[in-house]
Amino acid sequence: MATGRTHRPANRSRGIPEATVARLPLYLRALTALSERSVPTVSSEELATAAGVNSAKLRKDFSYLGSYGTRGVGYDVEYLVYQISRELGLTQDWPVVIVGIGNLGAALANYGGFASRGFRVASLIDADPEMAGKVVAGIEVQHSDGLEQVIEDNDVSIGVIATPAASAQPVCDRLVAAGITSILNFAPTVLSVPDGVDVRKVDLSIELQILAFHEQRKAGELSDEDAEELPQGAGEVTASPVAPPAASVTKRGSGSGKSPAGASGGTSGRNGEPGSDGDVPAVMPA
Amino acid sequence: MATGRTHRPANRSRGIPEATVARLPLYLRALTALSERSVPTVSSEELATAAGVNSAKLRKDFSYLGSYGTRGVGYDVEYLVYQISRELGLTQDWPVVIVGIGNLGAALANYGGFASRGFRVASLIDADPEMAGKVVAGIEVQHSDGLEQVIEDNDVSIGVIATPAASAQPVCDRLVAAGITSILNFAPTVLSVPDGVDVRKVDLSIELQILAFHEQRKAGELSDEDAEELPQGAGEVTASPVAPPAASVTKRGSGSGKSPAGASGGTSGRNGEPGSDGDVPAVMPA
DNA sequence: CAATCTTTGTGCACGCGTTCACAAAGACAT
DNA sequence: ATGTCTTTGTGAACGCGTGCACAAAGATTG
Repeated sequence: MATGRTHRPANRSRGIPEATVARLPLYLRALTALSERSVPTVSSEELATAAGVNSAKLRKDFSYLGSYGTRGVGYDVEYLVYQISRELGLTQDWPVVIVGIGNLGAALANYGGFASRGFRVASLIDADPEMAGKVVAGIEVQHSDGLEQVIEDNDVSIGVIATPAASAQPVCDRLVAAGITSILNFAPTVLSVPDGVDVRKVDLSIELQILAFHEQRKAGELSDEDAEELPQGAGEVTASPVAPPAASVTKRGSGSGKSPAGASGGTSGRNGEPGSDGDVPAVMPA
Repeated sequence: MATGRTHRPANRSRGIPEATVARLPLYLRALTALSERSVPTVSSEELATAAGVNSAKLRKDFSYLGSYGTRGVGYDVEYLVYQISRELGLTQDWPVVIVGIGNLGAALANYGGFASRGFRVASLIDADPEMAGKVVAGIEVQHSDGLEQVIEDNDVSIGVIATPAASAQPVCDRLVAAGITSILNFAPTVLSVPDGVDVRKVDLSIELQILAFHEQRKAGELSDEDAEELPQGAGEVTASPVAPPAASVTKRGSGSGKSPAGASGGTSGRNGEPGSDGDVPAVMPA
């Protein structure tokens, strides 16, 4: 799943909990599928299964929207599709700009799930003059210079950042200055934005790292409960069973277990640019 | 089944909360950046700012890993980088396979953040025979036929699904059968997997929809608190202020407000395949 | 019209995650 | 060695989200 949601100190907009909002698109997708199969009604149980959630949770979620079900029968699919769409604001047209047309930007531009949900790609923007004029997903890529103009002309309020990490904040600043109030950030950086601007972050690398954590745990459990485990450090929560933090120790990593792949004390030295950290999509392949 | 702590389908591995795990990559990134700038130590306050979180939260998170800080000074950057890397399992090599080399798959293959975190792309798989042999990100794309072999040969335990929605579940099944135990799913589908297999989902469209929700709310708040709003339904939580669910009504959506952009009762009719719903990356552009 | 059956909507309790606030720990100065 | 100052580590309180379990509501049948 994706991370994100920056500002919004007190969510609870006007009743609908944030967690519920995050699930509405899930329900909507399941409902749309049912709609296409011309299924007239669904029970909370069926729909919950289709959406991969608990039926009680689903009912409670819907209860925040209002009572749109019929007891003894279930929910009217078409009606519910409309209600959720409206609640999410998908019954109106949302022009979006995508900045950074690398591999990822191109993937996003081609993503069918956008158009079918009311999102319209108003413009593709790239800083590389070489990219300008090229057609991606049927849309001509524009140079960054025209960013502000495009946003104004199309009344764009949602921006997608798919640039390298280094460019993300500057791009973000320009977007905000131009009037963008919602940003979907794919660059591996923490964006700082003024109040009133929503930022959601999707980080490809983070998800993998979380998987790796669980994977490692699974591997450790299956083999031996806690055999000769190198100092794992996860045993007790109170004291530190590993090694006392003897301050200024530097090259600690290389002495332990396997070969540090490149994440421990050595990510530097690979990338030329300092601070580039986890890089990014980069440019187009061809 | 009730054998102490063996199975642990839920989170709570052995102390580290799931929420904390999800933030560790964030800290790691910030720390890596500091490391590259040769900063020796950081306070929880500084690091928290860099990672975009609360300092108290950060300290508590670290406390689950052990006491790696020095009071009055802060945390040793290099040491902490190593500890977090080890905790996440990034000190070892994680071969991954990416299935579905469309725009998104290509973007993932090129994503620098993987390699620099110990993830190694063992193979790129695509079902399209046309793709086989093409080189993406320096790796030759293989046809799906070789999927099982690749997984076995490289001892792959993590798979990334970037296929169209329709193919996701079949691919998932094959991955699981071949021994994959962690899956990162980019296809807009709910995958069903046996116990013991972790699935994380990244949904590009859902994030945008969540943004749209907040964007809509902002727009509604700024203009008029609750002026002539079409039946919004979000006002009261108890009763349904919209329209009573008069059971078997079908084409309810089209009669109400503005022109449904395409999400309500009209997503069908566009895609040829039934049930395709929010489509997917599709194939390579060039 | 009454009885039965299905499914919703929700009150309630529980657990996780977040945040506050402070004592303990150590660095540093004198 | 003692005192001061900084920053960690964590106990405790609070709030949100989840899931249970059940009463209410309506369909349906006889």
